[in-house]
Amino acid sequence: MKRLYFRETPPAEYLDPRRASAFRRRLLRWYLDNRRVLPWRDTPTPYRVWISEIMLQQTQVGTVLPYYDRFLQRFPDIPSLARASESDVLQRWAGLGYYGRARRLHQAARILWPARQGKFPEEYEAVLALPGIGPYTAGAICSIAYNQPRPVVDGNIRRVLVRLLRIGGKVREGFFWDQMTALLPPNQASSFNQAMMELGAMVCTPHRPQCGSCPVARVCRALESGNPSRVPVKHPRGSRPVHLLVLLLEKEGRVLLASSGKPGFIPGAWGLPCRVLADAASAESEAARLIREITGRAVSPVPLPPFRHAITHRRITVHPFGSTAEPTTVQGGGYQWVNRKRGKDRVLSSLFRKALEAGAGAGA
DNA sequence: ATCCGGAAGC
DNA sequence: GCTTCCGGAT
Repeated sequence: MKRLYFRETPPAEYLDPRRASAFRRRLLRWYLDNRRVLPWRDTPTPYRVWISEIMLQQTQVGTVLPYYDRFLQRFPDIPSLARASESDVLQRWAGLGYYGRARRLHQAARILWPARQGKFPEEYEAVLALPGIGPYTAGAICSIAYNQPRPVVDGNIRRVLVRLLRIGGKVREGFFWDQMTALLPPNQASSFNQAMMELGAMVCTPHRPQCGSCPVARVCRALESGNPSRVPVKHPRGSRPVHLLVLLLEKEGRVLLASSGKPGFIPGAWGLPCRVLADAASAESEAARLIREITGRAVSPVPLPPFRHAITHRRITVHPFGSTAEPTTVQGGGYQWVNRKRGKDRVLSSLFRKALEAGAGAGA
């Protein structure tokens, strides 16, 4: 099998088999003893699980509870949901938010009835194909309602795994799915998946995790070494947008690189001359000022199309500027004229590479 | 005021 | 791969 060549050594991140089975046993024991009583857990029919999972997308259990009961009273099964008008469905959804969920739920019901006599599909691919159902929800329905051995990964589970395995840096999304596949007990997928999510919601919470009462504390790598509430590393998220002025100064087909003066959030030894702006409006005047600082001459900046760039949860709007005339000299050290090809190799930050390309396209 | 989060559409 | 969709918790 070609899969053999995928990894030369077993990846260290996986729990060894003994730890993994201890983890499953303790987690399942805890879940069966401590799980919350929830309406969709009483009689987990596919329809009831489906509605609950759609409502629970981006929404906490406590918020969903009152809506769930009212919704199921009014739409107890797929035919009743399919026969209802969209506005009727939206009325019952009002207040829950993300109204696209309700529309897609309704669309899906209309696909299933009368075509499939209102019977919810059992096959994963068929479930996944329904509107509003992505990989997470399809896995959740198939595992919870049918006990099919399908992994699920949601925000709670990502956090539990990151702490359990003490994942420091970034990992690709597939990593979590691989881990869940490896941990999943084939005959208890329903309980196991719900237990992982329950642990994330009740014990392994984003803030102040209750490690003292965690059933799997003894196998948790984050607890073993340091403070689990520091894992995962928090990144400032909605941090205020940053505007960055970037200069593309050219001379005889070469571009001016700068070795210093970059804002702290841009990696790499070399970049383009740049400056953080207070706001987008000041871009042009700051560009003129910076050109004069570097070249000692008053040369008019030529605005190039701004673009967005995201690094480490910072939203940067880059305002590149060329210039009307080729500068003759540069003042001070830390600058170097480099031809474009070499410049691209030299510049480590993808932000500056993007700016270089933008400049080339615009003929700056 | 900031963090949190699945799916779809681009 | 980035945005948008929303309300609740803190």
